[in-house]
Amino acid sequence: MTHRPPLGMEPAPTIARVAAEAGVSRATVSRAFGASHHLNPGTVATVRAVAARLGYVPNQTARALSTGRTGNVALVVPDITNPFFAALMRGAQARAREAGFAMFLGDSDELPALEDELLAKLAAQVEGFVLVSPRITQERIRHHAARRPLVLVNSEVAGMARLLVDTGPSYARAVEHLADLGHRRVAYVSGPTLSWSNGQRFAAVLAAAHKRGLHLTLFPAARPSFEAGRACAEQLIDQGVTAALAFDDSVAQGIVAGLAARAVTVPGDVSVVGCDGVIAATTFPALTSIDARCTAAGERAVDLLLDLLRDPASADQRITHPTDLVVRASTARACPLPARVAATLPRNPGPAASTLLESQS
Amino acid sequence: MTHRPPLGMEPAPTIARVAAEAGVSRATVSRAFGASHHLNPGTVATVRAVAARLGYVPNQTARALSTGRTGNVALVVPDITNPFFAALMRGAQARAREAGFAMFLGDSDELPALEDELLAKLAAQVEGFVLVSPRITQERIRHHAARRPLVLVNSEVAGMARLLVDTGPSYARAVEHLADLGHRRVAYVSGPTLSWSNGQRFAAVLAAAHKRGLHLTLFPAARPSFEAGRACAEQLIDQGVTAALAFDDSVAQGIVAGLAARAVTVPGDVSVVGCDGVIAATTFPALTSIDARCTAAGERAVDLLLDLLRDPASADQRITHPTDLVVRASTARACPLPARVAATLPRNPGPAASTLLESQS
DNA sequence: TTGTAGGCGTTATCAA
DNA sequence: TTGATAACGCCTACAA
Repeated sequence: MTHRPPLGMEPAPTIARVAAEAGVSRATVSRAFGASHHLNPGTVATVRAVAARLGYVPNQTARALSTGRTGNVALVVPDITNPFFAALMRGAQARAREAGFAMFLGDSDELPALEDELLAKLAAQVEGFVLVSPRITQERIRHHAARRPLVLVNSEVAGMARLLVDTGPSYARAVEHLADLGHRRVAYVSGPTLSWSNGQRFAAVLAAAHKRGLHLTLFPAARPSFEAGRACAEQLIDQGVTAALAFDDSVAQGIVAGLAARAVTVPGDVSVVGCDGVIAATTFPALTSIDARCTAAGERAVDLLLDLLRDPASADQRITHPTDLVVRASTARACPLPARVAATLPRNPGPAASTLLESQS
Repeated sequence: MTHRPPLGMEPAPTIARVAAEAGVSRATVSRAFGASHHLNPGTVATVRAVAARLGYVPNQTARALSTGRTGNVALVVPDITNPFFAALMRGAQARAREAGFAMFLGDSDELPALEDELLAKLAAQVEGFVLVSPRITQERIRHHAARRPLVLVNSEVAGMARLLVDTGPSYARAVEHLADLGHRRVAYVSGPTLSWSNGQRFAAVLAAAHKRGLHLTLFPAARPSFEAGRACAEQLIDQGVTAALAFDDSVAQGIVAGLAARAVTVPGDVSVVGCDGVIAATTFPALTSIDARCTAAGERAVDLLLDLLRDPASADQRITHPTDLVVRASTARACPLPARVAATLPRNPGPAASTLLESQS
C-alpha cells in the first residue's frame, strides 16, 4: 500500500529500523521500551541509545491496536455549556490527566441518537467511558457497557458502576427551610422529565412538602434553562406561589429574571432555590442553592472508572455523592399574599393536611 | 496473540464480520464506509444496513495505523468552566463531529506548564490542534505547531493560522455609548495581563476614552473571575467612577455584586459593561455586553483547522471574528456624583483634554 | 464494480 | 535472555 508519508515529510523511524541498526530483533526493541523485565540491562541500554540517536518514539496507534490500551477515556455529557457539566468535566479531566489518561469529550446536545453514536464511535479508541446524565435507554447503556468499562453519573442502572449526586436530602432540607420561613404554597420547576436527577429531586420535594402540609405545584420545563425558568414566572405568580424550588441554578435564575420583569422581587415577594452551586454565588441576588460539589463529582467518577479498569469485577458499585443546602440571599420569610389574590386560590391546607399537588402545563 | 478483549467485554464487530454477513469481501465493506466512489449504490446500501444491524463502526485506531490519519483533533483551553470557552468548545466539538473528527479536550487550568504538557502528549494522537488563548510562549507555540497543524484562537503569532475574536471595535463602541450617556470617569477592569484579548480590549478602551476626553482608571485582575470583579468594587467607588468596562461577563457580574454589597446600584449609580455574551442575558440586571458569538467562533476555528489539514500551505491565515455591542439593562445615564466625593477627586479633564490614565494595584 | 493480498507498527506467544 | 511469527482491524494497489 505505502500510501503515506505526506509529501516531503520524512517517515518516523520504526521499531524495525531500530532493531536493524542495533542488531537485535524487533521484539527486543519492543521490550526495551515496555516490560524490560527479562532483558539484559546492557541490551536495554544499547537499544535505547540507538533509538535516541534515530529519534525513535513508539507509535501509540500501533501499540493501541495491538494491546487494546489506548491511554484514553471519554466523557460524554448532554450539554457542555451547562455549568454543572462544565464543572464536572473540569474535575474529570484533571483526574484523568493525573492518572495518565487523555480525555475525549462528547457533547450529545441532549440528543439520544447522537449520544449513541458518540459512544459507538469512541469505543475503539478508549479504555472506558464516563457517561453523564444519559438520555439513551438502559438497554443501550448496557450495550455500550458490554464493550467497554463504563461509569454512569446520575443514572440508576442496577449492576453497573454509578455515581449518584444525591440531591434528594438537600431538596428536602430546602423544603424544610422554606416551611420554616412560613411558606405554604410552593412550586417545583422541573428539569428533563425522564432524567434520574429530576425524578429524585421531585420525589424529595413531594415527600417533604407532604410532611409539612404544603401546597405544591409542579411546573414542567423540558430543557433546564434560563428561558424555561423565565417562561414559567407568570404562572408562578398566577398560582400565588410564594416560593419556588428549581431543577437547577439556570432555571432558578430564569425565574428570578421572569419575576423581576413583572415587578415581583426576590426574596421580598417570592423565594427561589436553585441547585448545582456553580453559579449560585455569582448571581444577583446570590441564590440559595444546593451545592452539588460538581468538580469533586467529576473526580470521583473518574476514580470509579480507574477502579473498573483495574478490576472489572468491581462493577455494580453504587456511590452516592453528598450535597449541601447553602442558604444565600434568594430566600426569606414568606410575604403575606394580597387578599384579592388569596381569595381566588384553592384553600390552603392546614399544617397536618396532605399536600395538594397540581400540575401546570 | 489474542490478548484482548479485557475480560468479559464483548469485542466489537469487525469488518470481517460485516463482510461475511453481507456476503461481500472486506474490501467492499471498507469502501462502503470510505471512498464509495466505484461501488454499486445497492451494494453500499446493503453493506451499510448490515453494519447498522450489527452495530459496526469502523475502528479508528486500525484505520489510523493504516492511513496515518487518526480522525482526532484536540482543543486546549485555559479553563473549561469559563462560559466563553465552554460555548466555544460546544461549537468546536459540533463542527469537528460533523467533519467526522473526534475531539480531545485539554484544560490547562491557566498553567503554561500544563498546557505545554497537554500539547506534547496529545500530539501523537491527533491530526491537529485548536489552541485557545494560549498561556505559553510564542516559541513553544511554534514548537508544537511544527509537529502538527495548529490553529490559534485569540493569540497573534505572525505566520500562523489564527482566529482573533475582534472585540476592540465593540469596546470602542461601548466607550462611546457610555460617553453618550454622560459618563466622564470610567474604569477598565482587566483580565490576564499578558493575554492578547486583554491587550486588544484595553488598547481600544484607552483610545476611545482619549478621543472622548474621558478620565480612565485601570484595575488589574489577574484571573478573570467573579471574585476579581467583586474585589475591586470598593476601589471603583472610591475612585468616583460612574461606569466600568470589564474584561468579561464574569468580572462584570462580580462588579455588580460587589457594588450591591455596598448599596451601590447598577445601573442607577454605576453602569457596567461586560464581554462574551454567554451569560449576559441571564444575569440580573441583564448585562450590557459585547457578544463574542462564541459558539460560532468555535466552529470557525475548527473550519480553519480543517482547511489547514487539507492544505498545509494555508497557514498564516489571520481571521478576525466580528463582535457586537448589545445594550441591555446594566448601563444608563450617568448619575451626578455627590459633591463631597467629587471634591476629593482629580480634576475632570474637559472634553478636548487628553485622557488621564491611572492604575490601581 | 468487486475481490485478493500485503502491509501499517506494535505486542504477545511460543520456541530456542 | 532473545528471536521468529502471528495477530490487532483496516486500507489500497492490483488483478479480475
